[in-house]
Amino acid sequence: MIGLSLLDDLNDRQREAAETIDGPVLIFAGAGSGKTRALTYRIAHMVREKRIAPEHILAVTFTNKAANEMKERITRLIGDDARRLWAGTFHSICSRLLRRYGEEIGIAPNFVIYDEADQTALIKQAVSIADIDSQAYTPTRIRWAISSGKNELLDPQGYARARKGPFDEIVARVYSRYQQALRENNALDFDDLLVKAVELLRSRPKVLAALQERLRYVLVDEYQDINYAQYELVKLLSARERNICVVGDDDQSIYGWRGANVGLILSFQADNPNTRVIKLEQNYRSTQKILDCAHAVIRVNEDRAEKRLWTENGAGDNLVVYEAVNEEEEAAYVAGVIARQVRNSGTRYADYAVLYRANAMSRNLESAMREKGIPYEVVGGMSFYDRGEIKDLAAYLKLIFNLDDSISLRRIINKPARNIGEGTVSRLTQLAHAEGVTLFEACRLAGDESDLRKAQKEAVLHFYSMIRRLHEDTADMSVSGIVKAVLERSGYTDALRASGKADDADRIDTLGELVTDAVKYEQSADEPSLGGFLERLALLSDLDKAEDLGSSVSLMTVHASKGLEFPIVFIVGMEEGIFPHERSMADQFQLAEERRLFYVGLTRAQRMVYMSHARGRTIYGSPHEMIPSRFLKDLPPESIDRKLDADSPLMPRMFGDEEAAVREQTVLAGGIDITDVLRRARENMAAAASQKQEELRAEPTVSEEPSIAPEAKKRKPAGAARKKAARSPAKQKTAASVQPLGTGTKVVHEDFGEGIVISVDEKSDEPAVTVAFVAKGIKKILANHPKLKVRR
DNA sequence: GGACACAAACTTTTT
DNA sequence: GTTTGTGTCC
Repeated sequence: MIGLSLLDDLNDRQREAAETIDGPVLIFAGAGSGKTRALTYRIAHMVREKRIAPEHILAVTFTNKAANEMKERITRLIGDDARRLWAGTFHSICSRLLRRYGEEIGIAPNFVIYDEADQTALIKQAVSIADIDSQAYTPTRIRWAISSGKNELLDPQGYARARKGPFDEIVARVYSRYQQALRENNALDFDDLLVKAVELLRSRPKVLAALQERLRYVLVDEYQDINYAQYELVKLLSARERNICVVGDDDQSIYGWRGANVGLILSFQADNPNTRVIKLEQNYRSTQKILDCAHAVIRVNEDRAEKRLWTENGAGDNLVVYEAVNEEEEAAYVAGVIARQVRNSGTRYADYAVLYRANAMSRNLESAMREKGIPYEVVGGMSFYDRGEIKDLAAYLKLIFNLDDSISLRRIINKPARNIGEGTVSRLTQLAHAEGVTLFEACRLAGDESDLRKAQKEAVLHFYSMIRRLHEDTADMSVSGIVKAVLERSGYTDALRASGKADDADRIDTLGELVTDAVKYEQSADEPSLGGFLERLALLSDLDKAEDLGSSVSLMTVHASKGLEFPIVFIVGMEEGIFPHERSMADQFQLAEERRLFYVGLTRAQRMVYMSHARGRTIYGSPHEMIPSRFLKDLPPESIDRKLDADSPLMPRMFGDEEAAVREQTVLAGGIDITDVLRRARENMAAAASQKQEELRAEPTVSEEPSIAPEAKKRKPAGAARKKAARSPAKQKTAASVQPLGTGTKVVHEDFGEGIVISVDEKSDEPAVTVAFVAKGIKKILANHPKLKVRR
């Protein structure tokens, strides 16, 4: 029987998760615990063994990518039956629901979905109408506030009641106007998809009953990231059968800022009597040392469900914490390690991911990668779908699909330039208001009665009839045909071609990709339609496209890395104010989320993690001194190697050509390992501090601050140095005594004890070495000093 | 009406 | 370092 062999692939816990089908189930799935495996086998088991029709199963995920992956893997297990499953993101499922039943609550089926830019534009208008000082209340901040309200299913009235304060009062007013404007444009924003779906299910029992009849088994992935609106939706859908299975990991909840509520997974058991709780704690991904570090970090958080990952994988290598001079050197280190390893140890570029806290930090890494000729891919951030030309084309399509969409109309009425400027548009807006018609209709009326100049009238009318005709023609055209027609008839491509700029040639290529995208969509969709394609455009992000990472290093935010795994992971910018982020440091709850974010980053790695922090960093163009992240302190010292670069301020500077050579060497070696030295130095710090003054008085050749001394030397006039050199009795002995003292040599000093050479200054008048002493810290000493011996 | 130049403001994470 | 808005000039 297929079922037996199917579940044989699972461990006991996974199997329990797969076999428990009826009633509420809560699965805590730790990072790398084979969650997707358990889930896909669970669904396969339901269909194959339990003879449950696939259309009775709803699987909700957080990203399109997760949904697609699940579908693919289930298809591999049970074949084409998998196509009959309902699987998708919250947003795509709600969108489908609303296209189908939206009219019940007054939503026309050709609604368009507004993205953030559209929302902001609409809010700007609402603000100007409401006569609010837009300086103090930026549209973006208002958008955030409205969105957070919607996440909690607050309508404008509810918002006004629930949130007090001068800002919220303004928000409530704008919110109300904003909703009205959305209605006028026959548009829904991201959050509305959820809000309206809940409204539909709550107010139309027949619709709800029909859906409950169909969707008898509900499965929700990444449940720790659910917000109240999503929670309510799931609750409604699963209320009849109560076959609700949720999977998540509270330790990986990193979207609280977006309304996600970790409390909802932690209270699932209380909400649903007789919940079966299953914990997947065996990790198949990482080494024990990585898990030790991750656990050491996450255990600091309170209010988490107790669990600890374990693995049968080996201990692995120590994780590395690298201290960089600044962000450029940090990036150079990362690129250097990757280049060296790919060259020497048979890894591929695709084995590496570099994670950072904020998208803006990708820049330095990108240039370091380019410098070393490393192929890389930035995942997320400025997406294909965010590019201006794509959004322009999308605006055309949206307008053609839904002629009421004034935001899209405004965007493209003068793209390419048609001599319809701001003045004309505002007159058209007035006209629309006066006549009580849509902006598009106002364009038609412009010819008759407005006080526009003749040239403008003609331009507007021409625009109107072009859109009108495209709208009428869509009925019997394929989606890709419509896209092509828009590009041609709007004159968009022609304008780009005529400009002759290199950027514009690229834009033409980008638009070509969108045509390809449309063709692919036609081939893959069950019932291709313009509406379906627009939905894809609105709900698909770049992350979902990231399939072909075959041969390049992946650069992405830690957030974007959730759910992914890589053999070797770099986490850069481990500094206070960066990670944890400045704006999360004051609030305990947000700080806990930052910590979880770091946990997510660590647990992406299979074999190795390199963390780095810089002593200095340029932020908004001005330099800042940085303090290492507090999270680094929680890592178990025995699983960490600390490294730094030859050019760190801790090191004396080198002069001449050798500087580059030495730095190259240390970078190639992956930095200088000073773990031992630093640890023991810290242990002996108190003793060292009290004795320091004496030592210095007794030993004049030792400089207290080696990082400064060479600088001072550099500034001396050449004559002084020469004089000193001539006087030096050590000169002839230089070569012989310095040679054995290479970087990394272990030495013993009669007074300072054991140490390790961290750099050699041969270009100086008197050859010197900088030694990190276990007990006394870092000192610069003459290379041929009689008290210094090489240790074996 | 549109293009350009400059100044100012502003920076988290995204379905 | 970037994007966004404002002002000026054609």
